[in-house]
Amino acid sequence: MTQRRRPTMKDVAEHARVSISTVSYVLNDTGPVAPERRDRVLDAVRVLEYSPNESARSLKRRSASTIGLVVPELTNQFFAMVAEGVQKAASARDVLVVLVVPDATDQSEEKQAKLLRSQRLDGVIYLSGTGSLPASILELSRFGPVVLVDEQIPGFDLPAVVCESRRGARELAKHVLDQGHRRVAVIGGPSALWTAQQRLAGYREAFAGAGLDPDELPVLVGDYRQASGTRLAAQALAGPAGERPTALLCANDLMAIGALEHCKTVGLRVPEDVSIVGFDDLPVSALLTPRLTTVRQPAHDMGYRAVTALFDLLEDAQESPSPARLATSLQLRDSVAPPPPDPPPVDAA
Amino acid sequence: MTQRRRPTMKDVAEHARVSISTVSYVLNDTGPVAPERRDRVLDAVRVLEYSPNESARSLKRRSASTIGLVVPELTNQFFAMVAEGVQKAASARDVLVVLVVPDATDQSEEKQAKLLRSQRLDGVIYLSGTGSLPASILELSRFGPVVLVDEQIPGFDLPAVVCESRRGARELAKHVLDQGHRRVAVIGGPSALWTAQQRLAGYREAFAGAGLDPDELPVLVGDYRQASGTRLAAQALAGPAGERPTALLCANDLMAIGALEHCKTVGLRVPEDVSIVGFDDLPVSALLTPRLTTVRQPAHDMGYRAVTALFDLLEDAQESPSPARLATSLQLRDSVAPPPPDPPPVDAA
DNA sequence: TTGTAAGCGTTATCAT
DNA sequence: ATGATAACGCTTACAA
Repeated sequence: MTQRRRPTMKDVAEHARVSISTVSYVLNDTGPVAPERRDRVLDAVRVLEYSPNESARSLKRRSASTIGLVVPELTNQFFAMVAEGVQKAASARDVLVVLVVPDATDQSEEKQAKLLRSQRLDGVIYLSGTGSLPASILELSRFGPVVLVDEQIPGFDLPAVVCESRRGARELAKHVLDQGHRRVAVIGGPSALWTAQQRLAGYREAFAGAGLDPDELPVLVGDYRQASGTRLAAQALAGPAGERPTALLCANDLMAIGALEHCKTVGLRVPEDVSIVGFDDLPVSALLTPRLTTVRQPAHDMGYRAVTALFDLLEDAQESPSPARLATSLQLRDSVAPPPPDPPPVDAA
Repeated sequence: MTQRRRPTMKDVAEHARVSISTVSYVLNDTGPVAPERRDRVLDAVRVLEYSPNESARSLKRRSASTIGLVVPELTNQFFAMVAEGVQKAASARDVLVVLVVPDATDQSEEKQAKLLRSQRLDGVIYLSGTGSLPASILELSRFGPVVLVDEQIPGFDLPAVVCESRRGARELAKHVLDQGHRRVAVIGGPSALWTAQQRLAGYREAFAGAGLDPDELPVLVGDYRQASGTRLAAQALAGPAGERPTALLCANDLMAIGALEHCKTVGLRVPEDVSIVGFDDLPVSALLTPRLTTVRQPAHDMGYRAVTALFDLLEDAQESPSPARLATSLQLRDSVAPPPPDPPPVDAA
């Protein structure tokens, strides 16, 4: 723990008995250097354990080799997966990732703004969690690229890496309908969110495709959190067996898990009494009982591709971003079964 | 997306008709400035949308207001929670967090080393996942503080924020023994890991406390991953009902989940046939069936406190770090029950 | 092929 | 109370 002063290029130059610029030439492989002197420099670097001061470099180069990653929370595995993808892609390019997790409680919007503005970041990968664009991000987008992941924000034409949510949702709903379900309810996401809209649209397409009227599909609006899944499942499944839905389309896994929880509490069997599907394919979904039928989103890939797109934008500011619509895949698991036969009607008379 | 040149202090100074130093005085609140001119400066800042170039600041101040966070993976919710805590604490101090997720596949050890060395980081929060200290981190610790979270690395006296793993493990094991279990097996973590050692020690203490011989406690060594839990549970539970363990102490939740999976596969009921406990209290553990009995670790707090400790170290390099042993808490849930009575012996004769 | 020197945008010392 | 000015450590013309 003995704190040492870090050597500078000047130290290296002196040790190697060359000029500072020669050192720079060697380190950046710019400009010709005699092999013998190059070795002297490399030696000095090793001996002194020199490594360049990146602050000085950034200052000179006007680029920080750093990108920002803004995610609403890390404990949501979907975001964690995206974050890993981002970090991998960045690391492959020798770029640092600064992690920002905006906190509703403190004055972090202000802080975040300052941080993003301070030109320590060449660009930002942004996941809102809310569907809206804070002023700070908008401002930033005037100075450098901002790439969205798995969302699109109405009114702002920002580059985005998304996946085929709609198609995935349609296939998932089709699967449910194919099993014979007809009384189906949706537990949707916040209507401001692009993903929520896409998934709902997909469900409705499947309905229409099965010759049903999409407008008869009841939709309860949740907030993508587990608790709202529990609450809305309770609401949706309140009626008697012959009337209540036999299948619940939940717009994400977290809400589906909440719905599962409700069913467990009130003694409804899944999938015998009611089928439940999610969306996201969080790692946990395969561990539950029953295992959740869901749609896998290429979260890691989306993160990775977002970084690719960001650098495309950075490198040639005119070029259009790389293709950015990734495939989803249906994960058929045991939370779906054919609907139970309706119980014989009980005459109240 | 119109790219603008960012204003510098010089621009602000000109706009406000003051000198550059006056601007600096105002912005940093260092040195006296006449109220009227101060306003002019603040105005100019607003009009020009000026924000300081942090690279220049870092260069001058010799500190980057940035810390590094090294975690083995983000999809493990324990690490994700720590990361959130770190980010919160850093944000409260206006410090950036650079995320590093070392990747075994590429030459990332080298990259990571370079990155950490480049004095863009004032210090590092390090979670190894392996129990060992890579050369790059060790080197870094000679230039700036490195704080460990939930581990300690033999041979290196690095500051660490840990929790009472041992106590938690003891209480958990005691609970199992209190239920009447006597044939118990441990599915432990990698023996190089401090946490694995602590937890094992805790189990053994509970054994001794119950008047049993700790040396008779069978220990299978896993790697903290789910698959090893499955594999080792299969191994541990191979014998006939009267001989096999009635309880499995798994050194983390992931392995416990794996064990649960094995039981489901072979038709062993939990907890009727075998009780299973974990360690960590991952969010998912409460969702499983049965809900996993486990020990909660204050992951978020550990992350937060690690940052506190880091800055204590940074601010007065002589002072000892802040207290750093956090409490754990037992989470009693339904994966534990009294052991089944032994079946009557079947005579082979 | 090598070195000199002028910045990059700040901060902080020192005159004024 | 204010303003020149010299660093901070690096890159990069330009000169030699």
